[in-house]
Amino acid sequence: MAGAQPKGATAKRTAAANRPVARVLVDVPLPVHLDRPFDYLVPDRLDTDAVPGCRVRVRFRGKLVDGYLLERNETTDFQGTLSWVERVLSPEPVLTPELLELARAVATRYGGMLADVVRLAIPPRHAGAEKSAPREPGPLPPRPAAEAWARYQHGTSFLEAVHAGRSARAVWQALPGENWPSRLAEAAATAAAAGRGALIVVPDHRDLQRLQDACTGLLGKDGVVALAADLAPSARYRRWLAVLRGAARVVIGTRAAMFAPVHHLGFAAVWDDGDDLHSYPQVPYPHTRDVLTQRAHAAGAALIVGGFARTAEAALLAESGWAHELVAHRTDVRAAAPRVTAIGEDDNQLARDPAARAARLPSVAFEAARSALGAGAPVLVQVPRRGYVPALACGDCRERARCRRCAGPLALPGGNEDGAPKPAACRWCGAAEAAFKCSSCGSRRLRAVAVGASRTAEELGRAFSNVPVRTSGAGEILPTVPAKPALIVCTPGAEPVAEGGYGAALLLDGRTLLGRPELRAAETALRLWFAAAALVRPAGEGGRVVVMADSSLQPVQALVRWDPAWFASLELAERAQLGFPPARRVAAVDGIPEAIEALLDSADLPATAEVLGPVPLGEVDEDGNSERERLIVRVERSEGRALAGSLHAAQAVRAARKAAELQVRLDPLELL
DNA sequence: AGCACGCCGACT
DNA sequence: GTCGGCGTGCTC
Repeated sequence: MAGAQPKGATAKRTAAANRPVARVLVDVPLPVHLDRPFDYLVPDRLDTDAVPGCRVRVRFRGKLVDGYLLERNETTDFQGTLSWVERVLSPEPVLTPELLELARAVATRYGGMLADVVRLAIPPRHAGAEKSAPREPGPLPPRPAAEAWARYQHGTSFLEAVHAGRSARAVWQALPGENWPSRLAEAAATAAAAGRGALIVVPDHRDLQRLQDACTGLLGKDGVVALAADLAPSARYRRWLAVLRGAARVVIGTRAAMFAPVHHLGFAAVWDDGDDLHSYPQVPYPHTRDVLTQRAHAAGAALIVGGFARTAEAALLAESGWAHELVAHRTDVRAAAPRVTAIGEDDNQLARDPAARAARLPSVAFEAARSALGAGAPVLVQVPRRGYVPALACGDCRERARCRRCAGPLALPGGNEDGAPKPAACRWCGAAEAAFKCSSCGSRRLRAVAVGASRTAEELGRAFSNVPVRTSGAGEILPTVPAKPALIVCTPGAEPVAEGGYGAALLLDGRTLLGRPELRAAETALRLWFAAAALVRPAGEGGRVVVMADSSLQPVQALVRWDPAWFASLELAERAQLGFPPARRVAAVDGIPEAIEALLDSADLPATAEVLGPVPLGEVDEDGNSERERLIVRVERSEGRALAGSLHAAQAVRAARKAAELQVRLDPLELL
C-alpha cells in the first residue's frame, strides 16, 4: 500500500523508504466528525524534514491546507489512495508529544475538537523568529531565600517539595497586604534552581507586569519569559519558541500561556483563579485552573491555585484531598488584616456633615476616610461597574430568587411594551413562576435588583473638597499611587497598589455586586472586596475598610473576619445542594431548535443526566419561537467525562450537522 | 463546509 | 434519448 503511486501525482514522486505514512492533523475548522487525523505519504525529498510535530501543507478535499504531522508509520489503515505531503513548512517540531497529549486531554475534557485546542496552544508561525529564538537555557539560578513563605503553615515544606521535584499541590490564600508576585516568583525560582521549569498564569496585563518585575528581580532579565497576549506576532512566536526549545526555565503569562510548552515542568501556578479572564473565550473555552491542574497531574509537578480569595473550585480541590491548604495562622491573618466594618443600607446613619450627606456616605465611611486622609494616606473607593441587569431577589431576605424545579435564576421577561405584568420565569428551563416562595425565608415577595449607580463616587469630590480625586478604570488604569492624601476612585479590578498601603478603603454599593444575576455573584463580590482590602494597611497601623453591605450576609461576614476558606466551603456546599459546578458538571448547548432537537434524539447521555430547557435565547417572535435556544444538561461529577464524550459524539451525527452547528460549553459559570 | 455521485422531470 | 434538480455522503 505504502509504495503505491498516489493519485494526482503529476511529477513522479517516490515515497520515503522508512515510515512513509504521515499521520496528519489538518488545521481546518470543520465539523466534529472530522476530528481525527488523516494519513498522507511522505515523498523522499521531505523525508528528513517531515518529523513528528512539524507543520505541513497537505491536500484535503482538493485544497491545500495547513496541518501538523503527528507521527510517521510504516502502514496505513486507509483503504483508498493516499495523497502526498506537499510541503514541510518548517522542521521545527512545534506539536511535541507532551503538548499533543495535553491538547487531547483538554479537548476530551471540554467535548471539543483537537484542532481547536491546538490552535489555542500554538501561536501562528513567524519565519524570522525561528532563526532568532534562543536554543540554550542559561545557567541554573541560585535557590532563592524563602523566609516569607514561613508565614504560611507548611509554606517552607511546600517550597522544599518544589525543590525536591515532588508534586505538592496547594490552594493558597495570600495574607492581606501580601506581595504575591514575589511569593510566586520565589516558588518558580525554587523549581528553576533545581533544574525544572515553572509556569505562572495571571489574569491580566497589570498582574503580569508586577509578576515580571518580581521574577526579573530574582532571576535577572534573561531568567524569565513573559508570554503576553498583546505582543506582536513575531515577538510572541519568538518567545514561545524559546520556551519550546527549553531556553526558558521560568515562564509567565496571561491565559494563553496555560499551554506554554515548558520543559520538565516542576511548578505551575494560577493566580486569582476566580477572575473570568482565566476562561479562554474561544472553543472549547478551557480554563487556566483546569488546564494547569491537568498539566501538574500529568507532569507530576507542584501546583499553586492562589489568590486573596478562594473559589468554590479551589475549595473542592482542597476538600477532595487533591490539594492541601497553604494558609497562614489565624493570628497572623488578624495581624495583617485591616479592620473591616459593614454598613447595611438599612442602618442608614448618614453623616451629619452636609457634604457627606450629599455623597450619601454613612458617617462610619466618612470618618474612616477622613481619618486616613488626615494621617497622610490615600483612600481607595471601589465602585461597582455601571449597567442595568434584570434580576430578582427575595423581597425580604434578599436571597437570589431561584427556580423551584431546577434552581436556575429567576428573571422578569423584559422587552415587552404592552406593560402587562408577566410572571417571573426561569432563565434555564423557562418555567414560569407565578407563586414565588423564597426557599430561604418563605417570603412570597420579589424585588428587582438593579446594577448601576456609580454616581456616588463622583459626588465624593464634594465631600472632601480639598483632597485630590483620581480615577482608575477601564479607560486608564493607574499602576501605583504615592503615600499621600488622595481619593482613588476605581472600578473593581483596577485598584492601584498604594505605596505603604491605603489608609482606608470604601467598598460602595456592595448590594449591587451581591445582587448580580450570576451564579458567582457572592463569590465574585467577595473576591473583588478582598482584592481591594488586601491593599489596605493592617488594623494595627490604622487600616480600615468599610463595606456597604448587610453584615448578616455570609460573604460580608467572610470579609469582616477575613476568612476566604470558610466562605468558599459554604459556597461549595451550596453549589452541591443546588446542583451547580463544581459539585456537578453542567453543559450549556446553544443552537437552532432543530439542532437541539436532533441532539436530544440522538445523544446517548449519561445515566444521571438531567435535561433542562431548552429556553429561547435572545429575540422571541410572535409565536414564542426563537432563532436560537439553550439546553442545559447536568450530570454527577463522576460522569463529566461521559457527558463531554456524548455531546462530542452527538455533534457528529448527520441530523445535527445538517441543522448547523451546536455550541457546547462545559461548566460555563458565566452563563449560569 | 464544499464537492461529487446519484436517481427522477422537461427539453433538443 | 439527455440536461440537471439538489438529497446523501465523503473528505487521507
